Amino acid sequence: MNWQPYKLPYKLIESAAEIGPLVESLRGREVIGIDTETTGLDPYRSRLRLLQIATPEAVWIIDCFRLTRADLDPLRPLLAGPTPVKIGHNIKFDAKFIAHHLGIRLDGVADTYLASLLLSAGSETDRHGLDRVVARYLSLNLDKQAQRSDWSGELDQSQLDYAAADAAVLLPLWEEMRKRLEEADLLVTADLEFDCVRPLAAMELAGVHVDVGRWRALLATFQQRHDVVEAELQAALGAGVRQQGLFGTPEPINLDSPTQVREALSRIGIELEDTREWRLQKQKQVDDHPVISWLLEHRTLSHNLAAYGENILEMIHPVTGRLHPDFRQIGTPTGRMTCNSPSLQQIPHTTDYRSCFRAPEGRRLVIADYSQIEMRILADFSQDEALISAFDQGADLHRQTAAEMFDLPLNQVTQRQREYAKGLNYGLVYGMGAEGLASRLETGIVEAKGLIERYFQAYAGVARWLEAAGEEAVNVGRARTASGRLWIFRLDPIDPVQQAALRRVGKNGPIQGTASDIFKRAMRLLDEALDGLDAQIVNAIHDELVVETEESIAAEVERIVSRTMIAGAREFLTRVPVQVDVTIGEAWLKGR
DNA sequence: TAGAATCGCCAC
DNA sequence: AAACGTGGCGATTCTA
Repeated sequence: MNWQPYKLPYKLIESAAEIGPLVESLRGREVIGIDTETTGLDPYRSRLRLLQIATPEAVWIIDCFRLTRADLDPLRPLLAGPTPVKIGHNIKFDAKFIAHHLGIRLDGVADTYLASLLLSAGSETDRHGLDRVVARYLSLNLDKQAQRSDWSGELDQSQLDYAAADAAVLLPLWEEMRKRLEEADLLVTADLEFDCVRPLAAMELAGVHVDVGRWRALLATFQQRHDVVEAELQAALGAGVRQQGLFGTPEPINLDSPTQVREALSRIGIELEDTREWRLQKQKQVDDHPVISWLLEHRTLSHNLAAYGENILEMIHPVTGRLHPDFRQIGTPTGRMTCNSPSLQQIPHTTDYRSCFRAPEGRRLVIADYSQIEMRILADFSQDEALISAFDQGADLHRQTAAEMFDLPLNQVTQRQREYAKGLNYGLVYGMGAEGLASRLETGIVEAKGLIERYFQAYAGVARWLEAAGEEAVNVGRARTASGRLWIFRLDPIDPVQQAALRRVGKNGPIQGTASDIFKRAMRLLDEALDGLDAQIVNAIHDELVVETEESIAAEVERIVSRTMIAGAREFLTRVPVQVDVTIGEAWLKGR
């Protein structure tokens, strides 16, 4: 069946006088559909052409080329306020154009794209474009062909029909999806997500500032060192190669090719299964051949130059002079966000790189992260008295853990015992086994098993919770976070390998997912608290927020960030104290 | 020859 | 199948 909502009357608004009747028609409504058509994808370089507003009776199409910003003022409270609820599909996109071109921070939204992601509960195969979602939930066929048409000129009938249809379908779609969310107990999570659209749109629009000169200088030193190391390696690895060419110069090997590197190593008597870092590290312990060290250094340098090099500078926006990454709000089944173009979530955590991300003149960065949030979630979930008490004592979790494990007073814990405890604290939330722990701590498998046993004796509640979570993943095939976010595991519980994986994600999923619930709640609370201040979230990395602010209010912003992040966590964690570490600085560096 | 698959490594 | 979860991304190599 073909959906023909353009049979609904649509009204083209081309003058300020027509805004009044529109506002009148929207008065008292609970939900409206919102869509925009733009001349491109970049809010800074493309224009907002149409703003469509759908009610059950009609679609209003505002031609933004014919109206001024001021003409739209009567719509401001409707778009920026909590009601009516604005339904959109990937409405962050529209929100960015509305913010930049109309100066209105769209809020009070519900998003059928995010809703679709939540209902799919981690499916990697489901697609979430409006046409696919309409097909899935309304069994209707929606024509998206006009989407990429030229929206900058005189509009034809088919374009207006398309614009109207896209907006009109949102109301019946939301009506259906809302029911599904309710049935699946996902309404709380959905609201949590919808509340994050405003902070995310603002964050992407703001972008981050990079010190280009500093970045280039860093790359130059890397390049120089890279060339030195490259020459050393060619000399060392070329030794066994048959001399080629007229002057007997050896053919250089491509050091970026794992195959060629492995063959070259073999020629000088080093046989390896592959050339991954961990294997090279292992080989280094057996035979500290200088080639291995060179190779390890070369890897880091060439990776840095390729992944965090000139390519990142090319992404600096010509209009703003800043980096504007794309965040996918629900990027993983656990609810974590992902980030690309560039991914600001994987900039190396070294001073040289991070110091290139600086606040502009007269401004400061406030950098805040949760301290061991996943361990705290585990403590709260498991209600383990010893782990909760470890957090209640404050201080050093790993030392506390070691003291519990080895039944020692805190001041008698050795460095090695602390390392063991740390390995366990980090590893067990991922469902690590004895083998993994053994190689991580460079001990034997028997010792590792003993350590795990001691750990679970000290934290018996944790052991029970993890066991039950793994068991439930196998038996039920799904898990939920504190907000109710659902992850349906698509793994076969019969297959031993997949069952082991199932147990691991069953343990880790709810913990990682609750951390993202908390983080998103904090983003929303912070966004609200910063309203009216010259301060803006500019980066978000799983448990860390970076806020750029005017220098003179940095201390105030620091307090606000700390307070709201703790408040976000408080909504989901009751028994465990939450700690947030905050720094004010000129660059993206932690600690004062 | 373009796109998929693989290797390898960065983040939390 | 590297041990241990979630991703992005670049270079090489494979394949339809």
